[in-house]
Amino acid sequence: MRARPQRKDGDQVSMPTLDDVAREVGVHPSTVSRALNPSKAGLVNPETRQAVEEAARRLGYRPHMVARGLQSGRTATVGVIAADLGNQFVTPIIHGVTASLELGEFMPVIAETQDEHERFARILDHMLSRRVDAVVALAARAGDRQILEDAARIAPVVVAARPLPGSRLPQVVHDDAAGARMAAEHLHELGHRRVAQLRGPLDVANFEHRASAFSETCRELGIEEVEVPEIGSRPIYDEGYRLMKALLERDTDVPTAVFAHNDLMALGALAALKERDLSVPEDVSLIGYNDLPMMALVDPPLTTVRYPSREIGLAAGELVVAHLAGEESADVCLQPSLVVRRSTRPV
Amino acid sequence: MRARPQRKDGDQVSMPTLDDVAREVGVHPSTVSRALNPSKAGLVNPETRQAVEEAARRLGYRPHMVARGLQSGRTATVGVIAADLGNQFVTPIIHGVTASLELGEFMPVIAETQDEHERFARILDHMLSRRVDAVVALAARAGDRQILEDAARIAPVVVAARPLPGSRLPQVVHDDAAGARMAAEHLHELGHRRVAQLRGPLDVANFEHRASAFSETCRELGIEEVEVPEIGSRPIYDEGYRLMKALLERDTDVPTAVFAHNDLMALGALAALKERDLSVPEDVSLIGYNDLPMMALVDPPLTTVRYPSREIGLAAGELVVAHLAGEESADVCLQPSLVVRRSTRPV
DNA sequence: GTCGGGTCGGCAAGCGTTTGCGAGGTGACC
DNA sequence: GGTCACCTCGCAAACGCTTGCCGACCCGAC
Repeated sequence: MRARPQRKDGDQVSMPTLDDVAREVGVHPSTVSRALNPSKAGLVNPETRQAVEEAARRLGYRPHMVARGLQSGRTATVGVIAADLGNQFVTPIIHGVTASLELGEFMPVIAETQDEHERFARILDHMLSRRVDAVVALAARAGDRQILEDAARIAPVVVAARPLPGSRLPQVVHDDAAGARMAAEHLHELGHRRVAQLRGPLDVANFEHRASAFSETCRELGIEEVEVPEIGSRPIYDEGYRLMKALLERDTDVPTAVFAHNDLMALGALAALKERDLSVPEDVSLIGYNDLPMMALVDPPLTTVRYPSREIGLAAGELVVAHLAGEESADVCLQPSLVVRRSTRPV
Repeated sequence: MRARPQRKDGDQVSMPTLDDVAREVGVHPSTVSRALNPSKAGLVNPETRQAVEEAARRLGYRPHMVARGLQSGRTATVGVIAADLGNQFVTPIIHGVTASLELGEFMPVIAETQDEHERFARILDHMLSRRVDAVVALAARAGDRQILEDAARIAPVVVAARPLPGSRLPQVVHDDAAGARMAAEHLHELGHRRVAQLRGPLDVANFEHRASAFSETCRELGIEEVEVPEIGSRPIYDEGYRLMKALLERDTDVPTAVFAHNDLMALGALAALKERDLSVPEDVSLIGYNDLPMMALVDPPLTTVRYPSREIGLAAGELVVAHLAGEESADVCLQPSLVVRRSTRPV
């Protein structure tokens, strides 16, 4: 008989097991297991069951999920792979995922790729090692497709937020092309005929879609798109600033409107414009993407395409839960909407 | 011999185990275990070791962390309990925790309490069931103390972000009193002599500390503090709006400056002021707390006390890692700093 | 040739559960 | 009174890994 460790104050105490409860009640551990398992509880005499429950409570018994996981092959955890938790764009998605995972009694296990393929692979490996019941990939880039599909043979993988073109993995995404089109049409309606776009990294499908849909719509509507030679290496403030600055330095003939591939880049661009004493929207109209939490409150309030972050997260979580419950489930594609504020106006 | 499942496309395949690798190489599983474990690899012949490594690679072997966890009692996971992932204040903390946990090869397991004690207790239970190696509590309220201390007898608990007064658990916090004092002194220097504060829920220690330190400093400096009868039930935008509105309706004699217990409340207050055609900072100065990501860009740029969120998260993660590595570690208390922008000005 | 010591690797127990199988007991029914 | 069904519960295997212990074998020293 193992001696229970002394309870010196602050000292760790080991938790009671099924055996402990069994000994307490005077039954076999398997009986305790059954008594405590709602779906098996019918197999045990109500009286013993009650005795077991009481003893369990008295001893402070908690099921050992690790042992259960080993036995059952399920850990009730879901891996969530994000690019960068510091990015305001992903946290509402995580929030959504967490919320709907909770309904299935799952807990998210989170890691960040820093947008590096190496790290992505390592994290995926790690998660499979941990035997997560599924993984939600929020950080997929084109180059990650293979490892994701390999992983999907081991555990269900759902791709969310960033689409993975050419893959048959279940996806929860939104219509980037539609959003970019909205942006272009909005600028067209305001009379802009000479515009530019500040592009994010094109191996992230969202930006690729936005870029081509925006260009195409411009062509259709007869808008001149001034070419920005560089592409943002990451969709962040600094890159927006850099690209805008480059554009301003190169070209004395500034476009009347700029479409930034996301809000952070738009904010960076805004700073670059201000530095040049160009004001938004008087001198140039500026439109972003995502509608991050504070965009209504910045100066000027940013016109932007609303990306339904939380909904994407919720849907991704739901899809996982449904799938794990054995239900059929289909891809999800949500629609963006245009939020017109004060950073755009007629020429 | 168990038949390996067919590989129909899209079908799940079970992962190879130590036994599989052992069979492949023709050695005993324990040898494989040793060969693959860096700290035990010296115990096995370099040749067999190489053979094992190669076979493991070929088969795509991944250690089964659940089994290992059952055996070793460590899961390499750390529970992180937040109040609300939708809150801009917590995500940088989580970001920090995640980053420093990574250095110890831990992964965070995250859940949200929604600031409800019931949920807090349930989540804590759940995490102990999962045998997380430690828990980081970001969501502690006064009423959660007992369950946290109980939990701490089972697994190391570190309290971060929200202090837990009267508890001897390791804490990573910041000096709320100092921050509130800075705010009061700043307003005093600007000549304000009649101010108000918009308080957050006082069973969250941060707000309690801010409230009393602010009042005390006002008294010391001879500033009149106009009483706001109500207290925010949650530290959010809506509550800031509500409190400010109540203040404006009750009192025709508006204070010249307002200290909001956090930025979100400040923003709510700002909206209420605008509604009354009162402008900031011309009519009333406004000061917030936390310095959320976008506060430099809102209109007007918000003067606020900078809360070192990411650093708090980093420190909390480091403390956990150190503790789990058996090192001694002390409480951490970081200092706030005042960020003067344009929402405050001389009377 | 024997023996001591060192190296390598097999054996098996054990971590805490779940679960199929079957033993034992009880009651009903013929 | 015997058979059978049913209820309750114990037994033991299994999940995949780690590790203490011990046996086998080899080498050099005496």
